[in-house]
Amino acid sequence: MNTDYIKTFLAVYRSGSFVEVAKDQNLAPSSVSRSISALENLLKTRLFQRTTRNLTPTRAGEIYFERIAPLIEEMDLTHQSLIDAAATPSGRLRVTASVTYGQVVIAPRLKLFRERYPNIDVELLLSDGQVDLVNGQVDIAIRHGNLPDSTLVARKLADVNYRLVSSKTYLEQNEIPKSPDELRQHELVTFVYDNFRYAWVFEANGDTCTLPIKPALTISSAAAIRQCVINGAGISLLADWMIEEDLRKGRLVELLPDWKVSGASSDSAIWLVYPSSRFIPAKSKAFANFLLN
Amino acid sequence: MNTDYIKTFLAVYRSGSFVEVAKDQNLAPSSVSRSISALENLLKTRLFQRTTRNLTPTRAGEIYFERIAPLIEEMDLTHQSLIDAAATPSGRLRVTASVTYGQVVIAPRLKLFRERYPNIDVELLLSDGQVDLVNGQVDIAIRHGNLPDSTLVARKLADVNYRLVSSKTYLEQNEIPKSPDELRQHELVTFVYDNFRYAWVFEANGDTCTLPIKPALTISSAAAIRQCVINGAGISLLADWMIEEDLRKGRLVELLPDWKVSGASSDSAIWLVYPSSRFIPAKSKAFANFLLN
DNA sequence: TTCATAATTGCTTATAGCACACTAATGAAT
DNA sequence: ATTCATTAGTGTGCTATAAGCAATTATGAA
Repeated sequence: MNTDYIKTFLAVYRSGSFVEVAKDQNLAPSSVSRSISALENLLKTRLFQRTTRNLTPTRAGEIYFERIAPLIEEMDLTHQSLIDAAATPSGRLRVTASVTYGQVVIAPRLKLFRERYPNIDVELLLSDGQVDLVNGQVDIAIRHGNLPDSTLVARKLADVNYRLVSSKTYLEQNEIPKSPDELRQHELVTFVYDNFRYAWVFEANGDTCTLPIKPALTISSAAAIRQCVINGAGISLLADWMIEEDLRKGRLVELLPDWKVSGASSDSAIWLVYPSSRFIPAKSKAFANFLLN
Repeated sequence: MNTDYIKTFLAVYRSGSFVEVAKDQNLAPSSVSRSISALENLLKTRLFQRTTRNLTPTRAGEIYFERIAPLIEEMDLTHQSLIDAAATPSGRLRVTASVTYGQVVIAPRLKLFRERYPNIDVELLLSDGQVDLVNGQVDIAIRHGNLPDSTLVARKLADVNYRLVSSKTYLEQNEIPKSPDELRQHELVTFVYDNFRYAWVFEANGDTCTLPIKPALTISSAAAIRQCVINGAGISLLADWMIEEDLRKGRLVELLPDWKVSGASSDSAIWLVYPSSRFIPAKSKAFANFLLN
């Protein structure tokens, strides 16, 4: 069943002429004629009694019009409302991110986002485990490291640069390292992941130098590492987004700022991941663009 | 918009599997996939979040289902009820016939028709003028003579034979004619129409004889002619269907029964005419078949 | 009766829909 | 972890459907 047939029926019923409907809808009159005929064949009932000069609905045609017109209208409304909903950003947006990134980067920006898009209710799910994008009813996930899943669509939110940091108090009690090599004599705090726990990579003026490390503390949470370092536990490698404020407020101090430093695999970044490629809801786009600016 | 797409969407929503729906509806799974995709493109909204193992409706899909399912159901009901109405004889049947034929032939049979088809309400419009079949909302017309209208569809209800009749009292006062020729000396009563007023045609054993007549009375109504003849006004030519009962009850007597007699143009009949060719409602068919038996 | 216009029908072309074969993905079982 | 079975998605070719154009028929009005 094609509702276009029904729509031409409704138009013919209202205008009382095949030709007029054909003009209105940019169709050949023959198409209108055939549409009506097709409907009549389907219903096994004549809907209009017609000569070339006269077009009157049959009783069946009247009944059909009465019953079908509101249904078609309601259907169009339903469709249009879905299309509109896809076009204007609104509804509930579920965002997932790691606990730390959520607290440090996302949460502080949510107030401004709400001011800009008051129709989008944000639900922020902070979890360091993998959240299932497909079934978890999540609209956007923020992921660290390299692209996690090939079927999903990702946009790079930011490159991550690591900085060698320590607290003032630690530096007051220890010698300030002047080169990577000198770090060997220091209390090093590191992440448990393989990329970080065995070696750090330093780069400056085209020179690359890999420093095998023997960590004093190995911790699974970046936030905990940060806390330890602030408390003077030693020197660590932390992502720039996490310690920006700490540096500004002097809670942490950057060491060897002339060296670019990273874990063993250096190409880490923050990714913004959508669960499906084709239909990205307007609310998701709005949030993504907001974070990218 | 094709409602088949929506119907496959509904089926997928309910069953939760493309393949199952494909089997149910004898489609290739790829067709189901494409149907859903087409709908999604139309709505610019993803309706299902799917992997090869997992199919869950999105929020939009749920909303769409809630709103569209009752509409589709209602639409199907509407269509089916029209189809059913066309299949089972019921409703109001408007029949038109000449005043005399209606009174004499149709009306006496209506009681039996009602008993057989209690769901058909009959409206019998008796008129000697032409009733417009197309706009007059008439379902069946009964017409005399030759086919009146080429676009309409007609079935022959009965051949009409004419009989030469008179009343007993008239025959007691006059000589009984033994041959057509002897009619010249009688009081002849005739219809105004040209076919009848100038000559009557007699036929027997292959012989044809045209008798020019000089009518004593010329009347425009067959019923009035009949009444006059019953009252002894003379001899006339009347259609068999009109005088059958009169002959049985002796109110009229047939003359020259061995001769087949008619007006100038002999091929008259009673026709049953439908206003349109293609869709003959069940009620009309029922009435037509009833009259033909 | 003629005329102009409306519906219809035949014919041709363009589009859409379908099945088939194949690929990719993924959850479960081993 | 790896294999396996099953399921969604894609490319391709064929067929059915729908659209326009042109010609035909019909009919109400002048």
